[in-house]
Amino acid sequence: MKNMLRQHLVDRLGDNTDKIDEVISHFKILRKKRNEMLLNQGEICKNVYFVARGCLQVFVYDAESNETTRDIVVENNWCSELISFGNQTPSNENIRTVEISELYYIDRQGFQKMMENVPQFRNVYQQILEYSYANSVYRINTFVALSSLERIKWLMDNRPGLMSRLSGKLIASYLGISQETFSRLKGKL
Amino acid sequence: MKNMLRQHLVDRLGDNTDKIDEVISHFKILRKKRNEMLLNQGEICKNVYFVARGCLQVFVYDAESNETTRDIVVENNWCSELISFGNQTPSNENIRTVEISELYYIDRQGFQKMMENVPQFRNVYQQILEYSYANSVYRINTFVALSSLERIKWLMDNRPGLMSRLSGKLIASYLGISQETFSRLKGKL
DNA sequence: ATATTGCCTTGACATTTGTCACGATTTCAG
DNA sequence: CTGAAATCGTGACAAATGTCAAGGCAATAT
Repeated sequence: MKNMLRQHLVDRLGDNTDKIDEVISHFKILRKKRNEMLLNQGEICKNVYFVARGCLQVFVYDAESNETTRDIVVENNWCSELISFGNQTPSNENIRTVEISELYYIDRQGFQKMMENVPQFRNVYQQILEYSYANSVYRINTFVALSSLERIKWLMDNRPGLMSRLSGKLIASYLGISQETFSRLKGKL
Repeated sequence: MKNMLRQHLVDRLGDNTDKIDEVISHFKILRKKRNEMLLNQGEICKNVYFVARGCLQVFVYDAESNETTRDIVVENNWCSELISFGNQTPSNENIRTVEISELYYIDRQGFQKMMENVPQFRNVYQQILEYSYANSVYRINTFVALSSLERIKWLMDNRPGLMSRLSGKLIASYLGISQETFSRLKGKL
């Protein structure tokens, strides 16, 4: 399955076998079951993860310790708490698996070495950042502008497959509504 | 007032007069009154703006053409629609002044030249991106996790001065609530 | 200076959403 | 395979928020 990562990098760094091998050599594999924590808030985020298989949830707790989900990351995507990772400050967010997952991760030391030694890797980081940012902007505009029902439609259009793949509870926490409201509104489509 | 920009760059690029002068030479000044558009959705975003004085609003229209504000940018900060600017794709967002403003802007050609010629300028871009991203993440978590009243408190804590400086209408559209609810909840503090 | 425009607040009411409760079904672990 | 736990849909009611309307005040332009 490390081919997933290789292909992902080839698509972005170009087909330069030496460089690709050097980059890949810094990644280690991690296999996880469902509901295993990768990061707890307050900890410093040590790794950047590439999801080869499975699904991760990035979330925070509100005052009543309900979970609210900022991001859902599926295979062939990157996941980290970049702010904590970049500044080595405590994370405000939690990350955990919601499915059996196969991950490849790079730690900060390896990451920095790559940033210095492989100019194209800087571009990969910049792309991760730009992609994450674009995602966030979409999500904010979705939240501020749309009603609950419209958000559900938005999810179906923009992240097809997610609704049938994940629990209603998780989807609802991603949309910022209660499970019950989600269940009811779904029926109206 | 170009000193604002110079100081901002010195703080980030280091005190290298030659480089700073080269970078600054690519910026032009722009003075705007209140309520002037800098970018309309559908257009390609041509510039990155540095706000030396005044205040900008980044917003979208919902289905009923109400404005919903994704970001409010005050002096000593950068503003652009980075996704449109970076990919030269049509913008989903609008930008306009909400106060008399003094801006310095760099166009895409100048920006790219700086990215190639001045390595530290890449770092500035990366910092803008990281900062914008961190901002967005905060905002999403605020939105998903907090009630309207809590969002108002969040705004007072995290962006002090904004509430007294701007109209309730604008603040409400930034918080994703109606003017009336904003007015009522404010009273309960 | 004055007219105009926009802004803020408040009331009344409609709508949306949340909360609690319950039973039916599905999923999961031992 | 089987019991325990989680999930899902639904009803009843409470709470939060939006919408419409109106009046007073402040800012702005001519």
